[in-house]
Amino acid sequence: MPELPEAETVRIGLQSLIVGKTIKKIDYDFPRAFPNDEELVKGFVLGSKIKQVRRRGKLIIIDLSSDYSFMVHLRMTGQLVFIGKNRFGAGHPNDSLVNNLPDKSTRVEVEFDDKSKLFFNDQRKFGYMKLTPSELVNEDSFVKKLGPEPLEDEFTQDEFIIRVKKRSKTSIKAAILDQTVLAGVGNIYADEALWGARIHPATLVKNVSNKKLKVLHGEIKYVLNLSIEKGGSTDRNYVNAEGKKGSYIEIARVFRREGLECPRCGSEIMKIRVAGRGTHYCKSCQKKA
DNA sequence: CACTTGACCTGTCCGC
DNA sequence: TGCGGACAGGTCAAGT
Repeated sequence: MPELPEAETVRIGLQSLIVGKTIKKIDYDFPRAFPNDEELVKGFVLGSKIKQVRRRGKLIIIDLSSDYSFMVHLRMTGQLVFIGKNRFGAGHPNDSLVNNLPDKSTRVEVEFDDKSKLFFNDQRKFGYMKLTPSELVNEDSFVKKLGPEPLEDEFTQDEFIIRVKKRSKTSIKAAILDQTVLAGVGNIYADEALWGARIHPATLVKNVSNKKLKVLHGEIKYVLNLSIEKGGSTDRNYVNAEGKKGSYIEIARVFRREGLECPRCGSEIMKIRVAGRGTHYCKSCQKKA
C-alpha cells in the first residue's frame, strides 16, 4: 500500500517534524528491519542531526549530518510515526490509528535529544531501514534500477512509451507496476490510472495504442498528484508521520469498489487477478483490446 | 533474456 | 466458537 503518494506524504511530514533534531538512542527488535552494523550506528548515527528527508519512488531517504543516510522502505505495512515529547506533540490521538507506541509491530525506535521519538512500525516485517553513505544511495542495487520519477519533468510521454514498450509481451498493469519502468506506482494507483485511461488492466502492452499510452501517462500523474493532496490512501495500515489516515480511498473510482457502479458509466466494477494482484476495473468502459 | 510464480510475514475475514 | 484457508500487496529469487 505505501506507494509514491503515501511515501511522499510521510516525507513531507517528517521534513517538518524531525529536521534539525539530534539522534540520541536507537532500539530495534528485528535485524532484518534494521540491517545495520552496530559500529556503524555508533559512529555515524548516534549524535548526528537529521539534515533532510527525501524520496525516490516509494523509498524515503533520511539524510544525516554524518553524511550517512537511512533508506526506509515501508513495503506493505510499514509506518514512520513521530511522537513529540508530550506524546502526540504534532498529531492528535483521536484521529490517529496508532496509540501507545511502542507496540508489538514496532521494529525500530529512534529517540532524539529532546525526548521526542520516531517509530518504525511494520506488522508484516517486510520493510527495512537501511544505513548507507549518502553519496552511495544512488549506487544501491534497488535505487540503481528504478525508472524515472513520474511527477518530474524527466518523465515525458515519449520516455514513458519507450520504457513501457520494453515490456511488450506482458499486461499493461504488470508493466506500470514494474519499478524499472517508472518509480512509485503500486496496486492502487495502477488500477485508478488504467480506469482513467479506459484501458483493461490485462491488455498486453503491444496491443495498447500510443494514443492510449499518452493518455495513461497523464492519468498516472493525475492520480498520484491527487492522492498526495488527499494525504494518500489508508486501506488498512497506512498512516502519515503524525499517525493520521489518508483519504484518497474515499474518492477512488475503482479500487476496492467491486460490485459497485462505475462513476463514469454506471456499469458494474469487477475484480479479477492480473499480474498476481487483486485488480479492479469497469466491465464496460475498460474493454480489452 | 522475458516473463511468471512463490516466498517473505502477520492479521483479518469467510465458510464450515 | 474454533479452525483452516484465502487474501492483503512490494520486491526478489527461483522457475519456465
